[in-house]
Amino acid sequence: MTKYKGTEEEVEALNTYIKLMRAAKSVTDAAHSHLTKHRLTDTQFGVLETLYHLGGMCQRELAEKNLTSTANITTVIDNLEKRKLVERVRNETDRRYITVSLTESGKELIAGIFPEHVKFIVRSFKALDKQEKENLGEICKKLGKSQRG
Amino acid sequence: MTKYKGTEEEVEALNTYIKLMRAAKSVTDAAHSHLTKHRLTDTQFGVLETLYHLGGMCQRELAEKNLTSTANITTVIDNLEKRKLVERVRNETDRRYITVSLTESGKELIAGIFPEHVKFIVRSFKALDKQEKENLGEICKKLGKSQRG
DNA sequence: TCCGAATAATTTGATATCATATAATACGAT
DNA sequence: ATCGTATTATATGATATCAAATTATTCGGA
Repeated sequence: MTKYKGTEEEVEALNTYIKLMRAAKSVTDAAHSHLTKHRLTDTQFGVLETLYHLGGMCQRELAEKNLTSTANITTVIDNLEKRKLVERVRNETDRRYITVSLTESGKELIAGIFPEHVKFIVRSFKALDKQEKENLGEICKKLGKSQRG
Repeated sequence: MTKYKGTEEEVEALNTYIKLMRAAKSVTDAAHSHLTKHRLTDTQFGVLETLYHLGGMCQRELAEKNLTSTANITTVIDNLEKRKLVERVRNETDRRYITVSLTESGKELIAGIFPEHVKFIVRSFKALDKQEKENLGEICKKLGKSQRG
């Protein structure tokens, strides 16, 4: 019931935190909306995009690039595989690895969706001028890096 | 397999987007880690915090303040109620509403955790100076607002 | 007064996500 | 050569989250 009374630094950090979270969420939601039409979740889209731009790779690598766990990637790939958008090939040299890659229809799907996705992102950032985007990017990069230090 | 070739504006937007997402995620993860100790998820914590600082309110309002749906709030409250951290009281004037509020033990829990949470947030933003935090906040606010226009 | 629109909460079914545990495989040091 | 450790993927159980439909209730206009 009582408003939080903190030091100046605490209040600054909390306020910045809240704004960062809300901005990230509203941009995600906007970008997300058009994926629904193709029955794709954000992570499914992320995986397809990664495979599209970087080619086939193992699940651990997909997990890293998409900021999620290998456990999660397993189910995401399961679902994409059911729809025949990706395929798994066991690596014969080191059988621990599975190379995941796009099928033809997966390639077609992502090739069709990606430009649309870009348009949504561009539109999301329309309110910011070049300088603001640059600032935002710089500060976010610094912030992100500092978490692992 | 081919790197995306876009206009300057597209590349700027995509790069900023990626950095924003990564920063948001790494800050969330850091803040999240200490909640696990108390068996609280981010949204559960958010709900407790909202109730702690603003007092009891209905589920729709909780959903709005925590950027989620009423369907989701239902299950979150279900789980908090099982642990007797919150309680539901049907509004007798308008029986569509339920007022959710903290129990004594819920109050104790959040009172104990919140200062710790603040410390984590402050630490997360340590790498940024006052000016950078201000900039980040401003730009995020502008960005967030622009999504609903 | 009554009927239809609006609102609050819930349910359902699907997927995501995490933590934890486990299985299979590879590899390095002794 | 083998034993222990590291690595990759999977399984499991719990919760989050959404979309869409449903229920209960209120309220305003005909």
